[in-house]
Amino acid sequence: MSYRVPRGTFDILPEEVKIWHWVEKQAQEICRRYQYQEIRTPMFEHTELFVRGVGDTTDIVEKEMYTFNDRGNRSLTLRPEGTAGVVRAFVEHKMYAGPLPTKLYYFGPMFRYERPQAGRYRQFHQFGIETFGSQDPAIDAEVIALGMQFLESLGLKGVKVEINTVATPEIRARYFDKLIEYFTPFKEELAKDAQNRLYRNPMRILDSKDPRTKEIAAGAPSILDFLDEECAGYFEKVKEYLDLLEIPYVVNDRLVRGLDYYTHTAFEFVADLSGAQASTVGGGGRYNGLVQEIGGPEMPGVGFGLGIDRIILALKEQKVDIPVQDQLDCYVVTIGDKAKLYSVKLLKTLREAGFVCERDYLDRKVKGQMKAADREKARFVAILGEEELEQGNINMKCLETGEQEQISLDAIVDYLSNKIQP
RNA sequence: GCGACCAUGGCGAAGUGGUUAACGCACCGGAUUGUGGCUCCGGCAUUCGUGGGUUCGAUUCCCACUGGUCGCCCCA
Repeated sequence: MSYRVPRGTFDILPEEVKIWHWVEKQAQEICRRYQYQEIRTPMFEHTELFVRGVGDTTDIVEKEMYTFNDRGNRSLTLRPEGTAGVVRAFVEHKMYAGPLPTKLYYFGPMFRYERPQAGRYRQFHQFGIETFGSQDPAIDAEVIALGMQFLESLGLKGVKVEINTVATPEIRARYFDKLIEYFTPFKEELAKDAQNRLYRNPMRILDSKDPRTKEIAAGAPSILDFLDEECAGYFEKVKEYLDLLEIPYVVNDRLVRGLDYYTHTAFEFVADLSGAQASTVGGGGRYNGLVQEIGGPEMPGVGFGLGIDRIILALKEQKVDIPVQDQLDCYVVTIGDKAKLYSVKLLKTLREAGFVCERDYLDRKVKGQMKAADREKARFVAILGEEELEQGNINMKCLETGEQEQISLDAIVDYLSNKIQP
């Protein structure tokens, strides 16, 4: 075998696609109910958009982007996340001039250059929503509620919301100072990457997995102690709404998101999964400065991104039954050349009438055709031989009961309608 | 970028330094000529990831490479 998919990518084969269709359908339906409208943006954007939007100290920008120059020598990047592109479109098309809040959702592939492992790929898929224009904590809660309802609609069990506030840039700056102050005496004991982060983004040290760093971080000050009245009040309100919505959440003051644009609310959806990495199935938060950063007006926003690949992984691990409809109404079996010829027309008639039907294209004998019909789970087999054809009749056999009756060829649509429509 | 493990037919999976590389599933064909699901029979690897080496001889031993899986970092 000479060609393979590029590392970190995978084909979604027909059987799998059924699951994806179903998941997408749930997303669409939930969004419809919450009045979020789909937006489709390009899979690549100017590199600068992500550098500005996502943040140049983030891992995404520092080491994970698929960046290339096109023939016009423009630097482009395969989108590593969905928000930046949506915000760009929102600004570019001056959607802020329309009715607010603007509520959008997207579904599609994202790209990050990383070593693949369980639940992590170089091309992965996200379903995300973004809403612009509202500072009401109720909409933060709605965003979280939509995500939860989506996950529940899939039948995913044991999903928890972890929530935190990352306050405002000003408060965070003060908090950073305190963190640096706290961590500096331990500097030599911290994990190497934690040391590197100390002055650039000390909050990232908080969720380190290095044992010693963890111990040290356990004693670090909490951002919750630095909140001003407004931030604390906002956070309280969001939690109140979540209580009202009966959404199970835990406050995790160590929760740090990997993107720079968040303000106030930050949250993650965590599934009950064995693979440690992949248990975070999505995350999001509020990003009040982002629209302006991208060149738009001052405009608050909230959203989330959910990892569909991980969700499907979780569905499989939990052995969730996926409702798949792939029934075959009628398989047309023919005997002889004339019948075979006629079957082409018959298939067309049946399909126009709305039935799902199939026939043999491999010159199989009757037995082979019957086997195929059975394998493809046909409900009925229409058996057409030379004699029947001459008399204008056809045999209809129900595979489930084994019963067979001869009817007039002209009556086949009515016959199937009666038997199948339920 | 670092580490661990793995690499046999479409899939799953045994196996041995030496004439024909088990088995299961799937697929194809057959079991009196125009009828499925069960059963039975038959077919289905002439590079056992690639390239080197050790050896009289390697799929089985060694090395490199590639790929996969999982973990670290980080994230969805």
